[in-house]
Amino acid sequence: MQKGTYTYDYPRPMVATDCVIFGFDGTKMQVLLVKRGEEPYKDSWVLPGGFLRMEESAEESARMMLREKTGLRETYIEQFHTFSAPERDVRGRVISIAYYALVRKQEVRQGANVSEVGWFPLDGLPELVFDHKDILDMALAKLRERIMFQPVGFDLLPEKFTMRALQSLYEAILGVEFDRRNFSKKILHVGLLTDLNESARSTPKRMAKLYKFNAESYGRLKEKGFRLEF
Amino acid sequence: MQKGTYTYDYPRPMVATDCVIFGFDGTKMQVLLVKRGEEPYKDSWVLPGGFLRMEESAEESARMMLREKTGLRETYIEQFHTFSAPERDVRGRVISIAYYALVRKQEVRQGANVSEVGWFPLDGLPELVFDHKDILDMALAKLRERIMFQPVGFDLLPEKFTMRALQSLYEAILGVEFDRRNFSKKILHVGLLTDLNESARSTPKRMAKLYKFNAESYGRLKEKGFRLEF
DNA sequence: TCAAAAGTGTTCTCCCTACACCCATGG
DNA sequence: CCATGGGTGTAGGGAGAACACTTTTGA
Repeated sequence: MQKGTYTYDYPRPMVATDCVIFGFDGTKMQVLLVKRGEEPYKDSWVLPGGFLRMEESAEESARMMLREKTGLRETYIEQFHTFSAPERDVRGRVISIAYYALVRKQEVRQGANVSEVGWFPLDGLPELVFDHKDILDMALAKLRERIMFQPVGFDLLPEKFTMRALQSLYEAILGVEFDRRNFSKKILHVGLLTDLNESARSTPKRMAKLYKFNAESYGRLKEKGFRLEF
Repeated sequence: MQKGTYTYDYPRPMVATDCVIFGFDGTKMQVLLVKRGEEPYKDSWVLPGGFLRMEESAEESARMMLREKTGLRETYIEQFHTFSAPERDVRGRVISIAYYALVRKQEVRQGANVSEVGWFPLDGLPELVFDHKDILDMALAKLRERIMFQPVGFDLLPEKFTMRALQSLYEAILGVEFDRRNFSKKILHVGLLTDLNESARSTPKRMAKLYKFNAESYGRLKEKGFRLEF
């Protein structure tokens, strides 16, 4: 593209997409951030994002960006809000369409042309510039809203996992604790999981049963909703 | 503003806001539409909307527009999605930040510079141009999602209303039917309503008790969520 | 006096809740 | 053999679901 060649009758804002990429390490929720390579705010951590190109939709833009940073295709992403305060970006009027993504951390490999990316736990975030802290906070709020009534985990956990891992995920997102026995009973009762009749050692102690999600009932519960009380 | 004076280094899309305004007439959910006054699609019905100005946020833009069409301030509005498919608008690349609003129909008065607006029931919509049918459908889906876990009605019903009116509202949004006795029991049990110890005739038959929302518990249930089973 | 809508209570069942003991494993 | 975490069952209470008769009122 050439510079200085786009002229319009009325002023137009820039439009960008930003993406809050959540991962789970077995204990805590983490977020992927990138270090800015240029001014303004060079070397500060920000959410991965970029300007929208004229021939792509916002979702395509977000997916593209996600692939660059994580090497992943086919990720679960969800648009959750568009940020449009006039002064939110020092570079001028920039509107940002924000997505959150849920990824399996262990499948992430660093993309090609990526300078510096890092995973940060929610309680150990670096300072974020622009309004990215607000964006992240809203992403988390939306994720919490979602997890209360829809199953979550399919996109964050490996294919096979223990009941404890699923419980830890719920606890990490919601910041509450469940009774082990009741959690397991509820999850098994709604038929969300398939027992694989295998075991694995996730802690250095006794082996634990492995489960996988039952795609059919996962989808059904996502439609219909179910509530995990607490 | 002057024409033809805005030049940028890179191409930029236009950004608009569109608003799905829901009202309730006691029986059915209705949507406010406006008739286009200019080409393209002159005289077709569309969702009220307009281009974003450089000095206002999307929410300010949506509220402004809402006031023009309905005369209402302080309306409940909620951003639910941003539509960005490259070909969604024949006029060029237009991105639309969409809101839905819940209003009390009886408080709506026609705004000043409004050509033609109309309320349409969901099952009697005219043909909508652009992708406005998709926008409306998603608004309804989001509203349904919300009503299942949060109280709704404060913004749609008059201050005083009968239990039947609230039930009809729920039934209209969700498209299901509830048992009168169980619905009433559940609603009263969660403490959503205050009994006004007044009666009124909403049908030509026996008078019915009037209630109003209990703001305190309405707010609490909105935070915490509650589920109306069906 | 009849038709239409409002008001109200009980029973049954199921699920959520709280809670404690035994088993497998590695150190 | 001990510490850690995994696996499982039960008893009680509360809430949802199903269900029918009486009252008020206008026509």
